[in-house]
Amino acid sequence: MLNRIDDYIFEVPIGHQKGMRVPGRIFISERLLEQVESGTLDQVANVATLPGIVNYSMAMPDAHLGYGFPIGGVAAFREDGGVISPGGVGFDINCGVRMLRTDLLAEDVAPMMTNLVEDLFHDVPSGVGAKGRLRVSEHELDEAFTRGAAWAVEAGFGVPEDLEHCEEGGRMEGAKPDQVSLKARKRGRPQLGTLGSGNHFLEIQRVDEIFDDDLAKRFGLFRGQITVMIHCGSRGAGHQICTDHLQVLSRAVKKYGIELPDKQLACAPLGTPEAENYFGAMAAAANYAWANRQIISAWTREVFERYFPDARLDLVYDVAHNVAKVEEHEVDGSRERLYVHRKGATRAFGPGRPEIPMAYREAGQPVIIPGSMGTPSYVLCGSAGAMRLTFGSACHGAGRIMSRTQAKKTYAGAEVKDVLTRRGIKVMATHPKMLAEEAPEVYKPSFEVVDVVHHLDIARKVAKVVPLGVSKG
DNA sequence: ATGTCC
Repeated sequence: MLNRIDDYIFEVPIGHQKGMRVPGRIFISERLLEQVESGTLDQVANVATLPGIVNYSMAMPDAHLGYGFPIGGVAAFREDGGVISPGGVGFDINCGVRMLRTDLLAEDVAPMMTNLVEDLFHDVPSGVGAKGRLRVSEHELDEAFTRGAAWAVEAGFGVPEDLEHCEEGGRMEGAKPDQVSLKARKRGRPQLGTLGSGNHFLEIQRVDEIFDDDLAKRFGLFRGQITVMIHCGSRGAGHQICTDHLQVLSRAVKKYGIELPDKQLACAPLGTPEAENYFGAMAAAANYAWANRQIISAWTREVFERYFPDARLDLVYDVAHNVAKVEEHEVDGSRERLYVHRKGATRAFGPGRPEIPMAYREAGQPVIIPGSMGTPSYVLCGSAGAMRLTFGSACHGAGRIMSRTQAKKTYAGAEVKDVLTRRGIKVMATHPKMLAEEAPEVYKPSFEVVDVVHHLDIARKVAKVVPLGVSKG
């Protein structure tokens, strides 16, 4: 059913599904491909039927079943004749990850690890319905929706340099807070500055391995260094925004006479009010998520400064894993403005792109790929292959291989915690069952997906970091 | 991911 194009590129032919406008392309190893469910391949084919799709419906090596679009899906649509779809972004709009580098050595931090994790767990609220330490006003909430991390910095969370080291400067243009429902506002207001649940985490790590000395130096990373990773998204606000606009776009499908193989692909033609309103609301959720990670970073710095008053915690970079953006790409030899949907995929721009901060522009964009609890995370660097093959995109991590329900039956939270403790990893969570659901064994290891994008020169391996202390919902 | 079904 699949055509092999290359060692790591497989094609879903146009015949796979009625109405496909372009083929599908999966960037994956043969070994990983064996583990991809047939439903995921069908979803890649379904996305290929959407109007205005450019080149291919793409999937990254960590692809798995999602709502409409696969998680690990990348799809770009031309401005003229294309569509925008909430399914191509996901419910957790701008779920993303940022990495802070310290000037501390693992051996110096080790004695304080318990204190640090306990304080982080206490000072950064987490859990499903977590409400924050913050009491933002309606006006401040609007500021977060409109100006994201830029507002957070002005409000005293972090420094202006942080913004340079965020995708989009931590603030997406075009946000429309008036397209955020009262319900989404009500959910979002008390949750600003909270971590959330599931695979979201706040982690203290040690740089364990450097793959590329020059790139590591540019990113300010060295072996034995302490880093901090923050993985979270737009909480209930983004979820509600997605839910609200899916309803609107389901009606738009009929109104504009779009034929879909799956209702979950609800979308609207670019330029219509429905499409513009979703885009504006999505941008508001993305900004909320950037503000959220910015606030959490400030509290993380406060905790470290308690024990290491002179420590520096500089932002390496902050990437979005779930977002749709307008970007220029080369299509058939000419530059075109495209709406690039990334769902469980990271932007991975190669050297020279103006979107990359000056400090990294010659090298390429830092690509941050979190591991699951207790497993390594990776830093890569966007490369030329991404611009040629994937509209400047790479994988985002490793997908689950066991359902939450099955995980709870198979593992006991307390035991998972014991095993991690014996491996020298201090873990705190709001509930033991969360630890069972997030046991390291329920996820595919990240290194396999990372190796695929490295081999394709989509993103080059720079560093591997291992967890030392984890705070989870 | 998510007030894990209004």
